[in-house]
Amino acid sequence: MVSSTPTQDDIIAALEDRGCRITQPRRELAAALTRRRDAFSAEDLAAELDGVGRATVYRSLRLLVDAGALCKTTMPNGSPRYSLDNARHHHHLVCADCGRIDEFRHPSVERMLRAMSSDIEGELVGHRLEIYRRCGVCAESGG
Amino acid sequence: MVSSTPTQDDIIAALEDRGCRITQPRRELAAALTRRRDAFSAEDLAAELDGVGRATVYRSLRLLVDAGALCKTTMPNGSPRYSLDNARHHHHLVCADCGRIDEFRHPSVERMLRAMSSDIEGELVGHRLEIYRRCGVCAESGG
DNA sequence: GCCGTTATTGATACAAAGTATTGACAACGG
DNA sequence: CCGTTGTCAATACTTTGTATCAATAACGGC
Repeated sequence: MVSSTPTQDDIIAALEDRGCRITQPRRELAAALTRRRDAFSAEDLAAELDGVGRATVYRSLRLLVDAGALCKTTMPNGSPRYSLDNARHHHHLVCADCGRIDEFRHPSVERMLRAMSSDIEGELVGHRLEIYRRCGVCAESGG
Repeated sequence: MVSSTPTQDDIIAALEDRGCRITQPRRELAAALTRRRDAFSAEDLAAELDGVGRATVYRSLRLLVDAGALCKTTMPNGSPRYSLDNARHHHHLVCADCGRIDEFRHPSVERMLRAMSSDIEGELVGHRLEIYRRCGVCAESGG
């Protein structure tokens, strides 16, 4: 299995691959990340990592998003959440109630992009797609 | 033609429809909006409307987005832009270079959402889709 | 046309999510 | 093990808003 939840070592490796130094704060951050099974805000993470500076947390998160180890997703209200990146090229299912984020891959997305590209002037350089729903748990428990 | 660029009166009407009072600041804001042919940031608009308080500008923008008279779009770097809403249910083509925003409607988008909905657990409650490209002008002028 | 109710305003403070700066420090490469 | 330089923590600042609140002005009724 190529794409499962990354371990601490995977995250460290992603940083090494980019020529980054492996420092104590980054090790702590990688450990904290792999402990998380859910999506989280940068401030949450910063609060959890007591010895690590706030700016360092933000810098590292950006690094890891760029390196493809983390995803940054937007909640319905616009506030950002980070989550581990388990697989190449996917989009996100965001629960509008509990904020749970699931990765999501569907051929219709790529099909759509292909269909559009022929009708769009200029060169496509990227896209952003978030699907908001009520997840199974919230659909059961909620009203 | 049902869907062309809204006039100042259209914007005022959208506010009236929601039971809002038509105040002097809102009139000025509506006038400024119809003068804009491009996407803009809230701070730009607030700076342009000298007599109108910053909070009032933000409040009114939110109102108009809710009323469907304005669209709020996210640039590749995450910063928000507002633009007039010319037509129901569309998505946005954002130029990654100049920030120009065009409305965009393609059957493949709805087709994609339909295709996905059958494969997704829970109830779909919304989505966010931005397509980033280099627009024709930037493709010509740029490197 | 005036008046009272109440939505709205502007000012200001606060909040969330980051970025820039800077002197100190510590990885890593030789 | 030593020097270079990437990284750190702290802090100030920026952007994009929202909350509070006393003062004001729309609009509806008369």
